[in-house]
Amino acid sequence: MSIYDSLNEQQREAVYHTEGPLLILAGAGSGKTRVLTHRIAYLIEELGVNPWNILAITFTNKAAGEMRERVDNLVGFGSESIWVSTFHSMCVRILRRYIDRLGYDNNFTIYDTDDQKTLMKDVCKYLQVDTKVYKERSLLAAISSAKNELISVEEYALQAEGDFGRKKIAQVYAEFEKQLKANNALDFDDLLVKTVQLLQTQPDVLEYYQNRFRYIMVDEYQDTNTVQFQLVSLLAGKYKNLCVVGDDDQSIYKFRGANIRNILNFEREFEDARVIKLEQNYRSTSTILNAANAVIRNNKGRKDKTLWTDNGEGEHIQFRQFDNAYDEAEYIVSDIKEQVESGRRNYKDCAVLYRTNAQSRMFEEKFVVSNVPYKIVGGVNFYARREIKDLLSYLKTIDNGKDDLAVRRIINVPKRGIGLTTINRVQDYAAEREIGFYEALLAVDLIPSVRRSAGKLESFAALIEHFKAESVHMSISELMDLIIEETGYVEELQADTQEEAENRIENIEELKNKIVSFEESCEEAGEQPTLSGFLEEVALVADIDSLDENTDYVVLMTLHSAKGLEFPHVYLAGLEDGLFPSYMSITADDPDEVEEERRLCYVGITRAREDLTLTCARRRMVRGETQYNKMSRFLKEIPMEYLSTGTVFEKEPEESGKKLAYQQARQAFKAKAFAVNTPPKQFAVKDGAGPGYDVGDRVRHVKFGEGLVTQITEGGRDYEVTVQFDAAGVKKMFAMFAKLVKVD
DNA sequence: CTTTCTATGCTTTTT
DNA sequence: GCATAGAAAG
Repeated sequence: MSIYDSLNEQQREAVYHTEGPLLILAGAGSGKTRVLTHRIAYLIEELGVNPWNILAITFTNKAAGEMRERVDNLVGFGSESIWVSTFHSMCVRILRRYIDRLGYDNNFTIYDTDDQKTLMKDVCKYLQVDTKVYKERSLLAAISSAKNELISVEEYALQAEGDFGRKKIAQVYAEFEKQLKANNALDFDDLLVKTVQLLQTQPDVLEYYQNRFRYIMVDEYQDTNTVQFQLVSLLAGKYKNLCVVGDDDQSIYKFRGANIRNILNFEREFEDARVIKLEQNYRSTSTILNAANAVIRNNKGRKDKTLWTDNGEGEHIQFRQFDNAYDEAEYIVSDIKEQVESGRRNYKDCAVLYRTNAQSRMFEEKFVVSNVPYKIVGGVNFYARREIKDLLSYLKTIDNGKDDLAVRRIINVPKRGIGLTTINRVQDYAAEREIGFYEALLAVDLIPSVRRSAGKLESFAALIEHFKAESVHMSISELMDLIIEETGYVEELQADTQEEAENRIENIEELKNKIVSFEESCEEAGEQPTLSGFLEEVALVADIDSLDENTDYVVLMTLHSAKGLEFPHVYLAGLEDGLFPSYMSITADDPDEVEEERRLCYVGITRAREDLTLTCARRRMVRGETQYNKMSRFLKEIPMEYLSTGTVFEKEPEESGKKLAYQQARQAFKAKAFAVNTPPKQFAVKDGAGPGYDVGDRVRHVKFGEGLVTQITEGGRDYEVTVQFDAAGVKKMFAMFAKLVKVD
């Protein structure tokens, strides 16, 4: 029996079709990751392809790590030389090697959204753009979408001819690019754009990567934008062994430039493309799946397909309407608590999903008072916090003195008595001579206008030079300690009595931990940990990457973050018109906006394996004022037969009124009070068909040695086994190919 | 040059 | 309702 026997017919077809372009239309929960990992295994084991020649692109670092691990479990060895990464980190890797060909230094800095905004402010000031009329945000948005569509500064200017507003944007775009380059910095979009530019202009580089990546796979293809498409086309241009996996129904990143045409027109772009549909869902109960299908059916522009499953009907979908968001959160938290206390679920089996990050706050409060462990994904990025950015700016300055933004950020942090006027004078001097800010600082005695603060500036420059000299023979963590020590950064915080300062110090400790673990993981991989390497990793992590399946906590996140994940019990909160679908999408002229929200709803529903709870509130505080919302139109698209409601479900939406709200509150309250508890459901693994060992048994694995089986879950046609290995730690693997042997 | 007060805008979603 | 940015005062 081979490992491929566990796949269904379509999955197997996708695995065996290795030559030429292939589009896999994979519905939610149809086992696309399994297909991809098996396909890689097949290439290596059966076709003898060198792992080095395989490139797999995923959406997040977490997905990349999981894919590598799963391939590792299948193949056993060689998987470390497969390139599994996100678009962005792949581009950084290529650019670190070759970007000097485009006139940048190879140790360029990556600018995050905050840095972009700061730079944009400078640009607007310099060009005397009225930021009341042209907001930084919208300028950046315009530039970002131009970059995503591969429109250069010159092209943009040409297209803007005759339009005053667009000409202004073109001007800003040009200056913004100029300053980025002067700072030797790239923003997120540039990472992709510059890589495409590099491949287009350097035939030898293109050929090198084309030969290297003979087999390319792209996950979440529905969310690729024009640059990403171009990049993939270039790389696959020679061998055309391109396999893309996607689901047009799960395309939820249009706002980021995702081009749904990339999937709808794949067959046109790549001649002789094979198209395979995966329509069997292995994840959810038929009730959940039917509800999801009923919702998504309302969208017009989609490839026709209907997911089916031979999983059982399962439980009804729970629906509850509450008077306000407070009650909603309380219900969800107490429901989770009840489930866990009854032994039916672990905390980590439950996820709370919502449309906007702002909704997390209420849940957080409730989780804290109820003493339920939780983790919020998203919101303010750890690396975007002030203290972290400050310290990283020191590292950036030491690493790449050309990054003016970083230098200016820290020149007076902690306070050194260097004020804005001084900084501006240095800036003007530097701009005049077209040199960097830091460069100007090194020769401060040549700047006549700042003679009075020259001493302070000089000692700052000397401090940085000192760090630079020390950094040569120091590890990153030692350097960080030195910076904290000599600048007195933490000392200053300690003097602050406010509670906030304590948090800041904790965050700094956390940063130090992250540096140490970066150094450790580099050494494990046999690489020298570099400062640039650390800064780059930090710039490209998403919060979702820190999600850990082994810790028992409830996960809270936005629907966007939840893509690609699954949970036994999903709570979908805030199902109200105006919140989800968002107010913006309802009022937009383009009906496709609501369709995108509907896809988001589809993604949310299909995250659930066994239980789904939908909730909404009549009244909600938004931006300091109370809003009265109708329940979401998406709710009404779910047939009643799948729902179990605690309240009277109103078919006809009525005008909001205080009296009605009050009545509904009463109903909601009654529903809560008299809600019947459904008996715990057994999710049984069929008797006699087990993998030959049980939880608690000791087993042996070819590569990982002996270990203890801690969990067995039924997934699709196979069993997913979790083993605590004596030497290799905890691993999850499929029984079919892990070939575990019971040890007596 | 630093601190404190006031006004403004924001909430869609993220690598 | 909060965070941030800019103005005013010290």
